[in-house]
Amino acid sequence: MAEVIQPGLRLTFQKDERFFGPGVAELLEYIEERGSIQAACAKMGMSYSKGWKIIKRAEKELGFAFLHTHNGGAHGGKSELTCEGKEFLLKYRGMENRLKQEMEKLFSQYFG
Amino acid sequence: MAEVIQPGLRLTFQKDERFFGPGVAELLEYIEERGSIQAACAKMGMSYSKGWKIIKRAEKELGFAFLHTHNGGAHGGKSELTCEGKEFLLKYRGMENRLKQEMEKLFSQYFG
DNA sequence: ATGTGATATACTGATTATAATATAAAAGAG
DNA sequence: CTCTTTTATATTATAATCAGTATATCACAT
Repeated sequence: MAEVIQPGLRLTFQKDERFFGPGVAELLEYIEERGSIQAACAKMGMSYSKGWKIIKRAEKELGFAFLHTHNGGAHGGKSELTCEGKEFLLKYRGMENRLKQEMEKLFSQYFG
Repeated sequence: MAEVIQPGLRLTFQKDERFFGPGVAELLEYIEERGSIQAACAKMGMSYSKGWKIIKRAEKELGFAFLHTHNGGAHGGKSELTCEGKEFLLKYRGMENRLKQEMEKLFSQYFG
């Protein structure tokens, strides 16, 4: 039980709708780690259909694919991040980290 | 129809649970402006019960009151921000603004 | 005294979001 | 070729949110 106030932030991207945030980012990282949408969703306690949908939405809005997917084959299929996907993810995390640092600084400045 | 990607952020505060964010902040500002929880909720298209609950939760977690409320009387009642409430709100908005500036800067730096 | 409109709080119903399920397709391994 | 496991997608069930409703209280104005 956190007994002290803690600041938190959610960085999102939107066009016509919000299509990217910490949830998709985490999911994509797990996909990179495990090579499968299925396994990544399981690890996050998220249903496959939900995971698939939020990735598709992000891809549609961004206009490029996050994943190379293959179905069938030895282990049923696999998914891996595209080059552009990796790059976008890295930039998101980079920006998010810098922003969180700033948040901590500002928090102690305003509320410390 | 926003044809270009736009970053957005939500700054929240939490202890055992999230108790403060842009929603409560906006609501409190409308209360200050209109002198009534009822009117403020209406302006936001939010039910009174919801508005009342999120304010109560924030007050409980923070340990001080946001509002001086009076019921009865000529116009049925009114609510106004406490001194501590105003101060907290100002600090939240101040911090949020600074963070948004930083977000814009980082966004053009990372994605510009 | 009574009417009025807002606070205060609990409860119920509707909406929304999400999980769960179902079905098809795919292709390498045995 | 069939089996396996995942992708792909739609549909259905369930859970979480939230609006709406109900009831009580309050104190000033008429």
